[in-house]
Amino acid sequence: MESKTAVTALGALAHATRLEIFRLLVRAGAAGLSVGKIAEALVIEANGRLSFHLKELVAAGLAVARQEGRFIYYSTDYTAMNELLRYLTEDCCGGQPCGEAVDLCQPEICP
Amino acid sequence: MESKTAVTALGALAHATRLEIFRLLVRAGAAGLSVGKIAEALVIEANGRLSFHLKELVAAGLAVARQEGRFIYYSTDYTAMNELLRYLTEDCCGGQPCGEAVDLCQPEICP
DNA sequence: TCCATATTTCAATAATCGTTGAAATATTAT
DNA sequence: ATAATATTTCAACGATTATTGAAATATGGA
Repeated sequence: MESKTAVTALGALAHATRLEIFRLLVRAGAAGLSVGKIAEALVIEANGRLSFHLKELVAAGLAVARQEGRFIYYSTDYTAMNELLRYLTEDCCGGQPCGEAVDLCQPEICP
Repeated sequence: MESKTAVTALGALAHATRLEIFRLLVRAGAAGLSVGKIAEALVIEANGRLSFHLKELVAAGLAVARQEGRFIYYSTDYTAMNELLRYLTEDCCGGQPCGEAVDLCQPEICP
């Protein structure tokens, strides 16, 4: 992962609303949630601002959007998430055995 | 961890220089590095800006500073780092078994 | 004490980011 | 086609964050 990519992703997460959206999507799993459901869960309005925040998460590579009927479902890009976490912790303590940067979330093995 | 704390930490990391400082400190382990060594490793100047960035990392709780003689050593707060990573991945996939938010770095068990 | 090294503080300016509200687009049902 | 629901786009303004350079502080050695 490039530094610039990580900075963009971290910048996207460094915002109260976007961070909670991200965490909500992480919890939601691979199926994701529609914009309306996201707004409902976070008790905010499904307006232009939410739309903008979701776009930021997608632009940062942390989420993906897919259209289904008249709904748009957003979901976490778990690969990107794990890459970011690995980038942050890479070669921890000079590579000494003190914990490993495992994949924190592997939705492919979810039931 | 509170949302606000996480936003502050992520904001501190969402900057190219600070992110590389953080990663350098993660690699350096609990002993940390002096400001001069950090500047040397990243090929930047040990000036007011570096000082500012280091202060930001400390203010965000991601690093700690300790004075030793005329040097100031900065090191990662691994507990804060792990808390942040856990906050980001909490209850992944609705809590289904798909990877666990283990401590990524445990400097207390480093040689 | 005086000097060199190490690091920080401060103020001004430039750049980026966030919010608001209204209008626009897209999809589905009647 | 019309209406209803779902979501996005845009522009203007205000707020926050970054950079620069110079001066200030602190520590240890000669």
